[in-house]
Amino acid sequence: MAAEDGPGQAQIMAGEPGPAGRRGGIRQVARLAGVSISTVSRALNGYADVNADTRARVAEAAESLGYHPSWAAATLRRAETRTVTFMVSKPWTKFVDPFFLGLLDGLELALSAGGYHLQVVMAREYDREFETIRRIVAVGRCDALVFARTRPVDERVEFMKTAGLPFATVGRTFAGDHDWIDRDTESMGRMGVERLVALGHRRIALLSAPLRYTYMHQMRDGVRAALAQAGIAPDPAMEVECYLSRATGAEAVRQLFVGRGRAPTALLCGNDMIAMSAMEGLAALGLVPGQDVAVIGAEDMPLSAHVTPALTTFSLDLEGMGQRLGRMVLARLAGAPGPLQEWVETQLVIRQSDGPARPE
Amino acid sequence: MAAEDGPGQAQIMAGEPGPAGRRGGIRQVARLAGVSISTVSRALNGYADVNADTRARVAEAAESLGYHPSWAAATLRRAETRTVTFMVSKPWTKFVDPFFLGLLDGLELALSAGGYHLQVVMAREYDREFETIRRIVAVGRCDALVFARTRPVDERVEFMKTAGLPFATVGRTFAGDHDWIDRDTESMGRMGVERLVALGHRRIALLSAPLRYTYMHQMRDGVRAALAQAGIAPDPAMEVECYLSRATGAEAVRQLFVGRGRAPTALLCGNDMIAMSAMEGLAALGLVPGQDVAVIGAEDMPLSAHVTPALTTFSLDLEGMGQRLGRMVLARLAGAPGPLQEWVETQLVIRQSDGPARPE
DNA sequence: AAGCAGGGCAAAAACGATTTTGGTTTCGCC
DNA sequence: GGCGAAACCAAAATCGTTTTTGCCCTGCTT
Repeated sequence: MAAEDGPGQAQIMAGEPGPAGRRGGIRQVARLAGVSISTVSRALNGYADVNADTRARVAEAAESLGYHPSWAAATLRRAETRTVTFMVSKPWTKFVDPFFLGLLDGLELALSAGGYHLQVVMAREYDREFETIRRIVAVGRCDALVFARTRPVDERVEFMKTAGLPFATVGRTFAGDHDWIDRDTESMGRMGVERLVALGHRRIALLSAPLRYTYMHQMRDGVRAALAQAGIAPDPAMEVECYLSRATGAEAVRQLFVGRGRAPTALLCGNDMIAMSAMEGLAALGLVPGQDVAVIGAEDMPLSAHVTPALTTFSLDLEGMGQRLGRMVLARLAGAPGPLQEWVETQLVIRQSDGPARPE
Repeated sequence: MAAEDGPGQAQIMAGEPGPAGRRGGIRQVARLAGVSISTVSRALNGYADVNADTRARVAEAAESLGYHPSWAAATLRRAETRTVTFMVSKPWTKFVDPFFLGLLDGLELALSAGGYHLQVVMAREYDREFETIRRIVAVGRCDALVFARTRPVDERVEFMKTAGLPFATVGRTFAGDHDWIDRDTESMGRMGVERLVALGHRRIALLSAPLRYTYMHQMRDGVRAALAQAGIAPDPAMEVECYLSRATGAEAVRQLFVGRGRAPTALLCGNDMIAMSAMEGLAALGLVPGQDVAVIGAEDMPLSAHVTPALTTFSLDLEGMGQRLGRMVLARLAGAPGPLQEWVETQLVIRQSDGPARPE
């Protein structure tokens, strides 16, 4: 049962105890268990044609040697990595977008339940992001790719469609004919406006996030639809696009309130960063957010509940969204037919930053 | 010069155009360039003993085929992954700690300059974090490991010391005899107190972050030293440990201000989250931060400049720190002798949340 | 008693690169 | 003109798995 101790073997044994972890490899396990390496492999991978006794002996040997199969070797042979890559884009690394943290948490949970690893890679620039994709695809370090911040027409998506590597995105494109999961941003826009209208507001401005992202188009569509439904005439001046500068919302506020006839009484913002900045901007003009001007955010950052006034915004079960995303990817890898697509609902969290319109 | 077209070859050619990316492999490149695969490898890896002409032909062939060497195969053969793993711990995924985003940015920059990839893995629980390390080490997916949030006595560090895989940490342990980079937290504590003393404060409370992390010990040491130097008697009641709950700082404020004789006039906080929460807590008690009570934070979150009053805090060149960390890891991988250790300086950013002490 | 099915395992062939080994030119030099 | 060295490249070994192939043996059937 035990391995014989020929001198040749002793030599090999003396070979690599190694630093640790990498000690031995499958061969050592085989020797210790007194079986061939192929049996070790089949035993450890749960194949049926191996005796229960043998399997136990192999498992024990592997355990006692601290054996884990070499990831490179296994990957090379079976031509799959059991790994999914999430690519983080530049704006997320620069600004504190908490968005993806909870998402990754859920994603990791779902993937590891399916026997897959999650790996994150960072792309520093948008251009390099594209090059990063190319490399990921070419070099074969993962079985599927996930990324977010989709644009209406997204070259990354177009490339991936032709690349042959399974992928999914957080957020959709206009075409939308691939695997994605997305917030129902349109209904966020709609619900926001409906809430403000119910509070008596008629002059509602949209402080939108950059329109290069798809979701902002959806949200704007929702806003416009709800405004129309409330019988409020569209006013292009009431839509301001905010970029990712520090004073993003504050600048928009200046633009809307200083030196114009009819300033808005309510602000609907594309994200919480804009909303908080806008509240600062209002305060600087001597206006009290929540009393003089209603403000509604989006995305519910952890700090949003702790500013003054606490921000009314839209919240989302990010971890749940991540899990659904993970299961979607697993389904794709298991060969699901057709594009997989899911919406997740958001809900309005009412706090103190929105209030009724002042009588004029 | 061109490859011949025997029928056997045609068969092979017909083999795998593949989905994309994985089309061909080194063999195709060799055939197209009219050389052997070993020459392709040596040409592409920049070895000297290959003719410039040949090298160009190979490069062109590789380019035109979109060839990238299989990561698994290359790794298997040369027994190094050219990859560094950063492990993100649970608290960072749960709360929005912007800390590591800039850090990762810098780290990636430095590593990629050295030909290494950065990969991030998430550990969901502290326990699983340890198990994650084990697996990373055993399975050999990277050449070095980096993690943060070190504790005074850190079992992860102890394990890595015996594991034989190069590693570095952000933050040190008490022992500190491994590779690390760390903020000079002690001087932060010292500078904070000195600043407050200079503003006339004598009753200075420390709202510390969890003491399970090393850095908080360092900061506390600095605080105590500076207090002693200013001739202020130590008062255990003036040190409150705050945990990562939402109201982290606000609770401490209640504890310090409600129903006690001599409340502090200044708060030095272990991080900005605590500081902002403390300011909320003060406001709830009718106290104006920056006027009635001075507040100083630490870590300079992006939002800290935009709360009211803007938070005085300590800032740090995170990206630079990441780059230094990356270079440190590269040095280790290049076989540097002895432990590598670096301090990074922080600087006090004075904004509006700290003010002079009220005359009593 | 021979044949057959099939469980259990060993041997060997991949996987796709890198590295070692060795062989063939070319060239310079005496 | 012969010899040695250098330059250049091909062939083959190798990394550590997984998977295919096929052998041996047991036990059951006819």
